[in-house]
Amino acid sequence: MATRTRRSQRRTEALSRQRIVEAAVQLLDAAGEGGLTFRALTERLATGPGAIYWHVANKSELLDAAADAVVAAAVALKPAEPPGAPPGEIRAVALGLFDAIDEHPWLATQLAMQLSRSPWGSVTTRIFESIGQRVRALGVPDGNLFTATSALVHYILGAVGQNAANTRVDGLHVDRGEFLDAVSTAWEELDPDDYPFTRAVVDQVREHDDREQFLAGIDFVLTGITALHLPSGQACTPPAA
Amino acid sequence: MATRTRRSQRRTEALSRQRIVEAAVQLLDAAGEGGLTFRALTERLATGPGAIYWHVANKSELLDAAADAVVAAAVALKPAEPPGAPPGEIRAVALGLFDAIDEHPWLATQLAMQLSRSPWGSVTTRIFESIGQRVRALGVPDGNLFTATSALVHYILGAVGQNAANTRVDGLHVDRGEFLDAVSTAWEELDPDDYPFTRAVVDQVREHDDREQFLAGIDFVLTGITALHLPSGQACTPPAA
DNA sequence: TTCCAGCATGGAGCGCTGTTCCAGTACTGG
DNA sequence: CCAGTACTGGAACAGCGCTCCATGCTGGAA
Repeated sequence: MATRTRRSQRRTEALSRQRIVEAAVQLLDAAGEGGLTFRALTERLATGPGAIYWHVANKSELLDAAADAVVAAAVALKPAEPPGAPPGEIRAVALGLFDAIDEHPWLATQLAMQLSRSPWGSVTTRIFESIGQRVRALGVPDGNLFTATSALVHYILGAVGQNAANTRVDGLHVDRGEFLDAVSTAWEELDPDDYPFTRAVVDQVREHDDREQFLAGIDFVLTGITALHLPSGQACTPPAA
Repeated sequence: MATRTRRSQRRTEALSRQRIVEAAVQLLDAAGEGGLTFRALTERLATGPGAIYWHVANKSELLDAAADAVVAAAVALKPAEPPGAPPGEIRAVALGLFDAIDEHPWLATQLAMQLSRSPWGSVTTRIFESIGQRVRALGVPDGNLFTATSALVHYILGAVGQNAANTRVDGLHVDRGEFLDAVSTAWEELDPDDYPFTRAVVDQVREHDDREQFLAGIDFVLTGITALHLPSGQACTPPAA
């Protein structure tokens, strides 16, 4: 459904799926998740709903395409790193996603929703592939590749999903200190009997660095994979069941 | 806003926040995420929108409350296990969530959305606390509790979010074999140049067991935490950067 | 050059949603 | 018994995703 012959010039400037997706991303960036409306889209593209629906099946597909476009750019910006350092590359890919969500806050919710609605959609698969290649380069045996990669991807998606909203609310930048203060304060008012642990670590919330913590989590998973599935790691004892 | 004096009997059966949340959960269970409508809710409760809005601020709060109710039941069903086996308890809590999502498929999307929209809302905090208590019992030093617990929670939320839709689509049960077949087939049609890894592990998709893989991921994180933050684990070398 | 099939467009409008408003009812303290 | 508050539910509103369809535009055949 995409046999497009060359087109010199059309009415104003030929409408295309790509132009629609680009406009969608811009609207999402500008006004947050609620900002993407077919009304707003028609206005921005100076057209009508019918024209858009000719190129895109429905809003869900449009959101998928928007997320896919941003994610594709995020996980692909490897400047041909010298091979041999897969852990570093995995961190780089993950941080690419982390930064993409920082630039496009709506991506967090979108990623999370796509993960649970169509678990093996194009976006997830893209990330899975990018991470998986590096996991294989790590030396993980073939039989464990799927499990190891899945674990990494799950952690990454869970973490980036949360950390996104740490800096923005409804598309507006929020002072990070204020935000963490609010969280800390809320946690300090929790019932000490029900939430002893949360109250105990409340101070660490204010001090922690998102990126550092994100990378620390990746290192946990990588260490686990190394210890449990790499010959050199077999000496380590897994936690007793 | 809840000074409720004793109430003998009202019109039919006093409307209350709890009754509304229960009805919401039932609607979600029965008809999926799209099934929760204020129209449907008013019909089921034989009332009007105004009555519901007196007890609940908006739909978002209602969804939060519904998710919170289900999650609270899921993470709290510890039958006073004998202490001393924190890893097993962590797996139990995580599996509790896993099963809750299997029973209430809408919870996956809801959890994911709440994670990214209000990252430290009541649901997340509840899980964080439940896991955190066990991480502390593991012997992780105080300074690393927040990082370690966050990593675990992020992995768990990422994983359960995805595995939910593995068994159902739009609230209907889907044969697992068929579903995985569809995924495998789709993956086999990917471009070999762009997706060498995904195509290489396509067979493992069909064979893998969700719960096993979920637990394997938890073990990766637990092993990583043990190796990097527990004295006994310091002998292990983390993956080279 | 002329004509036409059909790709592509955009405006009107449908059914549905979350939400608000408010007049009215049930209940309670004085 | 009554005044006042707590609560109810019906009507209505703005906005949403989406469909329908008459119309315009365009590349190829004649």
